[in-house]
Amino acid sequence: MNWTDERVEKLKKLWSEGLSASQIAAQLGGVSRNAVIGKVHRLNLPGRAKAGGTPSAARPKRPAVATPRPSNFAARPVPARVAARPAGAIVAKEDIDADFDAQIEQLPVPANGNKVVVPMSRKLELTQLTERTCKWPIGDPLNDDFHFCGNESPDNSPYCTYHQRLAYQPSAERRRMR
DNA sequence: CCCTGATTCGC
DNA sequence: GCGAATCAGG
Repeated sequence: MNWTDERVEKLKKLWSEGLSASQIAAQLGGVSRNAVIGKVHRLNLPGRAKAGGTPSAARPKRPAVATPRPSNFAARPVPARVAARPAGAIVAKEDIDADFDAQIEQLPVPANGNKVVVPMSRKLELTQLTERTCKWPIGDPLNDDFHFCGNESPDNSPYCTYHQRLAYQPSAERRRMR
């Protein structure tokens, strides 16, 4: 890949926004994080305050610790086709609701009611996802508390073992539910 | 082991 | 100039 003016500009922008080299490399495409870092140095762009890990300056504030609205539905992922629906658009209920309700019913409801059984999500940003992190979305993408499950997923699976079951429902199992 | 940026050095 | 390999750190 070539460092066109356009790409360099994007690099500068993203770097100044605090994105990591690997993230920038991913967005530019066709380059490694090393390439990005090397370019940054050659451009004499200001490096990160302190090397290693996450620059503390890049994480301005910690959201409130208390979870505002704990519920089983808080963790319900929104399928892309639903999320992409224009506000107010009419959606064919037969198309999506059936599957959804099935999923929701399948969620184990804990005796104490309030906590989702999916133990913990490592509140990962889109930025932190790797080949081995669960990419199950949690929350409303339009909300700033949106994040990903991030738990370890087997081998090359995009989801952890728990979310795998929601993502890939065996056809036999689906038939059983109809 | 996952990640981060920094540096080196052959190309 | 480029970036893989390496280093150093969380």
